[in-house]
Amino acid sequence: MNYVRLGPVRWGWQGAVMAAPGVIVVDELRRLGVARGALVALTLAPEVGLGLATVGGGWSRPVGVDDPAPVVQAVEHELRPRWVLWSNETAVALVRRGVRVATCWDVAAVHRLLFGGWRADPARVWAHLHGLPLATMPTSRPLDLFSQVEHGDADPDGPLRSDGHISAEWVGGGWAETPERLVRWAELAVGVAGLQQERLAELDAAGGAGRGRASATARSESAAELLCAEMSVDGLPLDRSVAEEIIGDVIGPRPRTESEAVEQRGRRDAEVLRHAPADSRFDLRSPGQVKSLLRRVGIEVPDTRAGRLEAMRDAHPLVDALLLWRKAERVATTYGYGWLDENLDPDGRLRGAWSGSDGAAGRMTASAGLHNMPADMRGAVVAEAGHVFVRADLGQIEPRVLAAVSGDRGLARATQADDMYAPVAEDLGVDRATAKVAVLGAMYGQTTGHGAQALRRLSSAYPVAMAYLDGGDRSGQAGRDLRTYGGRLVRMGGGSPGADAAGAPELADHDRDREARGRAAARGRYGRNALVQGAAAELFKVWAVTVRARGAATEARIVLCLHDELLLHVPVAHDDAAARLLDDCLQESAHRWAPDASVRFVAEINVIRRWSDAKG
DNA sequence: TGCGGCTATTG
DNA sequence: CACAATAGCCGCAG
Repeated sequence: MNYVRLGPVRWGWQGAVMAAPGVIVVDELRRLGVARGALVALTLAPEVGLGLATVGGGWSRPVGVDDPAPVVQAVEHELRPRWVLWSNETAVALVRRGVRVATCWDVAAVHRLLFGGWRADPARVWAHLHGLPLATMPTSRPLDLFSQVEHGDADPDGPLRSDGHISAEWVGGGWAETPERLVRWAELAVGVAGLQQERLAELDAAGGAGRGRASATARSESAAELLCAEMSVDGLPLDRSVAEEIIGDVIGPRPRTESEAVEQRGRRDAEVLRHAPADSRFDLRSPGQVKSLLRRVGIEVPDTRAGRLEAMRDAHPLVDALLLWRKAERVATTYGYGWLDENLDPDGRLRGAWSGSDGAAGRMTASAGLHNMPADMRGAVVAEAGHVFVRADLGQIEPRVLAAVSGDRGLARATQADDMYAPVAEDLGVDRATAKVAVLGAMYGQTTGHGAQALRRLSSAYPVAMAYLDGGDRSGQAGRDLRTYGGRLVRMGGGSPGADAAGAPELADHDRDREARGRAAARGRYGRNALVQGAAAELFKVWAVTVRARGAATEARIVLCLHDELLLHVPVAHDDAAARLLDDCLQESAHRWAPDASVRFVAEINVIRRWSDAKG
């Protein structure tokens, strides 16, 4: 492949083309044949400049710019290419500068799809695509004396070592040192994107269940990274005074000094300890000591989890006090004033880092409590003036996804119902609650308890779906890697839960065997569930990025993604349009994702002022 | 100081 | 108390 370099493009360069650098770059790219959807790699470094590269022939001349944002914006507006980015860090940098692009090719996100795991730095991506040993891959650690002398550089100033790896100096930040290097780094990115596309095409062509969609998944996963960048920058509207009221109700007013904080803590502790023997000194934050404390009042428990203590509420007043204490302690330590100070910005937006996929099945993740905010706190998530939230959540996404990816006709038929557990219950000849537990148990890998016999009925009613799950289970147990419907590699070989961990030497043989079986079973459950959870995440992201694209025109902004739920922040005037948009996009996405159309997906949609107003 | 265990929150 | 995640604190090893 022949890569075009465009640039170097510098900040503050006082040349003749200063007047309209964006126009110059657009003309240049157009001359090179770049049109809508063509790959154009972009690298950015503050204070240094930006590098651009595309696929084709010929060379461009240097262009000078003060600020990269207008250049990218101009190219985006005129040509709308598919921007090749090493990772979503570049997307975040762009969004921070006010530039939102429509599409991209996120090299790191595609790497995670192709090769599994989470780490996707350029050195690793390069090594995988070129079949280079990971053992000799440069680390991101600071250079030591040895790594420099061991491998000579093919080109002393270039990005590649003589052994084919990217040089440690370049991955360690050297790529951003000069405008020339930024361009070279962009060339490398566009080349990597080309290699990734070849791998994806091979997967697409391989056929068979779950192997035909990898290229499409790469594009939706890339767009999801853009969405993540935007959510990270935009934040979630959160009303500070409402939040402080909610916190205050649980732990009292904000302590003004450290000693006040200690005093508050002491009061909370005393409220529990007054039920204990007078001389006792127990640390309630230590599970071991809590167990001892409970023993002192005559309660023996294997662990002190809330569910366990719930059953002991009547045994001693201390239990109730302890459960209350736990609630308050959670607020004080995790979702209290400190959480607000840390994550809620002066503009009333709660900001955390969003990631397009975790390292396992590929669900989105978020920090700052955006994905696990206590239900009580949702009352503080209030739409800003002139805005409302339009919220949608997918109903029963996992069993519906299972029907789609397995191709089970009977289960697909059940998805025609708004509540698919009703027809499933009929098919199995059990009540709805039993049917639901059985289906969830099958997807999570439960083999014991009440669900066990309903499980056998499931196998005869939906043999294709159950065989699909069993296949995932067997692969997991055997340590064989899996691919989801959308083509994501789920690593089962190493690093997954319980993959190795030799049994403790002091255990007897039969205990070790039992542990080994337990670990294998856990891997089986993991593999079984990853197929469903991963495919559900893929569909969800297709939906989310479709809403993102279609909603841009009406200023409908996605402010939260929650596995099966989307929260849009929209101007009041557009609430109906946004509600329609969410459903239209779901139908469109489902059709593109699973063209067979025998599986129905449903969403519950409502327009609300605050998140807690959602029913459900 | 780093890491596994325990606990809680969410889907 | 199945599957996944983030997050805080304790206890222990180094």
